[in-house]
Amino acid sequence: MTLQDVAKLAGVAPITASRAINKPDSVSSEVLKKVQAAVERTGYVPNRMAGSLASSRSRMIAAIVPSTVMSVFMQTVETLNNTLFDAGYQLMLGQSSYSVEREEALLEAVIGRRPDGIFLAGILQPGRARTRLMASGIPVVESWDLTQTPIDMLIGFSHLEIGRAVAKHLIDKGRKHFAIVLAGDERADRRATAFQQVARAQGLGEVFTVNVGDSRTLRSGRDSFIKILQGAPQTDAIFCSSDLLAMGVVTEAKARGIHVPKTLSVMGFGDVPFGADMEPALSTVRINGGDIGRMAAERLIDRAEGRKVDKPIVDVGFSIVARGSA
Amino acid sequence: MTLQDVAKLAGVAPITASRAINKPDSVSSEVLKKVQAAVERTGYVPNRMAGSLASSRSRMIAAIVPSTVMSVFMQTVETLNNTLFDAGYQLMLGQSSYSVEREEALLEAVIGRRPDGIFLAGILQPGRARTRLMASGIPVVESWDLTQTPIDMLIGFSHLEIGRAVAKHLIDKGRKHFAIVLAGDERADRRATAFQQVARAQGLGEVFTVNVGDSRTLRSGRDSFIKILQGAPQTDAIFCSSDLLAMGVVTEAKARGIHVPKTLSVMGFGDVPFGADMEPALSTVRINGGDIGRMAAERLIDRAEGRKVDKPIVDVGFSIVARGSA
DNA sequence: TTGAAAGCGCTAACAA
DNA sequence: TTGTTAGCGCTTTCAA
Repeated sequence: MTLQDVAKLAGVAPITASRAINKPDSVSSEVLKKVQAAVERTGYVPNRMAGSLASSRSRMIAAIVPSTVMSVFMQTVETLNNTLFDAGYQLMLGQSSYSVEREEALLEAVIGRRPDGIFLAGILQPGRARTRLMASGIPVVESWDLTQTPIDMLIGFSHLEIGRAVAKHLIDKGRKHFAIVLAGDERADRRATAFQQVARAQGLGEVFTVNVGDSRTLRSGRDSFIKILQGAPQTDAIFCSSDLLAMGVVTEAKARGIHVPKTLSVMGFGDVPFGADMEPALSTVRINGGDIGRMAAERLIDRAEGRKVDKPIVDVGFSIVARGSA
Repeated sequence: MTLQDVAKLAGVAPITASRAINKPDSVSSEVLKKVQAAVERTGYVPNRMAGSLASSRSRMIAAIVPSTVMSVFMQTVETLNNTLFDAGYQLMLGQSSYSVEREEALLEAVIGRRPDGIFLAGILQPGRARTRLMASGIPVVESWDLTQTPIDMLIGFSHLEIGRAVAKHLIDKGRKHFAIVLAGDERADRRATAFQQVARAQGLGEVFTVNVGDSRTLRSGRDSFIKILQGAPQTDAIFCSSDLLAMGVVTEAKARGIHVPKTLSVMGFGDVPFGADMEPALSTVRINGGDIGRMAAERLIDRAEGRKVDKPIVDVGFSIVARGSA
């Protein structure tokens, strides 16, 4: 079933059938009716690949994220996807598994598909993929971070400021002995460093740090707390690089009869949907992932449709969510 | 930059350049070298859309899931995506938000893209979309359920048997007064019904049921437990339609000083990655989502490449994971 | 408002 | 092993 068949059946030229389907306003109501009838009768589904090739607009947007399971980025991806779909776009999803090589391979494959836009969870470091991407001319949104040198558009926030804000929050609560639990992730490192600087500036001791590497699990959170107990038993506040790690710390503390937050404050990052209803409720840093997804989609669509984007760079900020655990 | 340009630069015909790029073995090493040099020099990235149109193979697979945030299906999607990528395929992801209309719209849009295969989280009910999909001839994998009338291929398991197995497990533990907490989902209903039948067959009383509708949150689990306390205070075992709801029940029980599992057994469904490390560890029904994703990818690829699929229908089963909470 | 002609960039089918 | 020709199914451009 092709447009040809439908056109023949409706007794019009293919291009007229195309117009009836895509821009119904540009066609007489008589023709419109005939074409619609023909479409109905044949069960015709337009071949978007052919359309894309002819118009060089694919109506596809690609998104690349490190992980899709229990990942802080999924709220962003979901909102991105929904906003795109409502505007007639489809989402291609790739996952880099926190690997630079895989990200480059993914990007190479994605560029070949000629998407109308690319969403990146994070910022792309200089390298072959970045060069290629810039050369491709495809609109890009980088996200979840800030940089002076974005490829194109950027919807993010400052990890540095988060580190500072969390440190201040804990100091305000009267805490003095800090520890950090983080996964292998450059952004988490920056939050941790900013946190340490504030602590140091306040004349507090060194921050005891546990790095769990790629093991971003609740179990790692529990194990990390045991290490903290051994290496820095006086610790009274812990900043974790994810809510899951924070849940692990809280779980282990409770299992050992250490009261959260009386004896120990715990802060996470990301605000998982159920953090508010845990016992104790999880204090954390909230990022509005949905906002990021929606703003990215809007900008990518605007670009795809030839419109100028007013605010290509946005700092969406964050909020410290003070709940039971800190 | 098109294949033409590369071919001209290498001093060969376009089709020869195409072969050098796609089937390097079918070309002399001399030509191969020249073409590779030209590709390198121009930074040429093949236009897969044009290739797809010409070959009627898109090397795209579409997946449709109800939700992508905190969803039990994401392990399947992640494995599906990785397996596909390693074979040179890309994933298009659509989310139906548990809405039949949206699912139909999604499917219509997806068919227009001419993917080489479609993965469905669940089974597609009869209707326009199902008819269209069958008419399209696109290979389909339905999943996470069993049916006598699959559209095409099927990788699933029996919700009925799960309901029975959970009931037996709780009865074996000496429990007598059951309640169920479920979200609005036809599959959860079937598990619940099977559960009730076993309870009834054992001469136990009616199963007190709380339906949380679309509110699949930890909070709903907590609230549901309060309702159970009011409506059926003698309850000593609760089967929840998701781990998140089960976590809510456990949280509320603990907050009220009710001991899990001594006084109350709680079972979830799905086996979230951190269930094993919670306190108490969550008893649940484990589905190997990764297996489903991998098997689906393999079958879809086989079909796309014209190979016959040996086992188009697979029951991957499930396991009862007896941990601390039951 | 409608249509004719051309072509998007690639690959299938055939021929040399 | 390499090349010629034709065409995938649609939309752009221009003309009527």
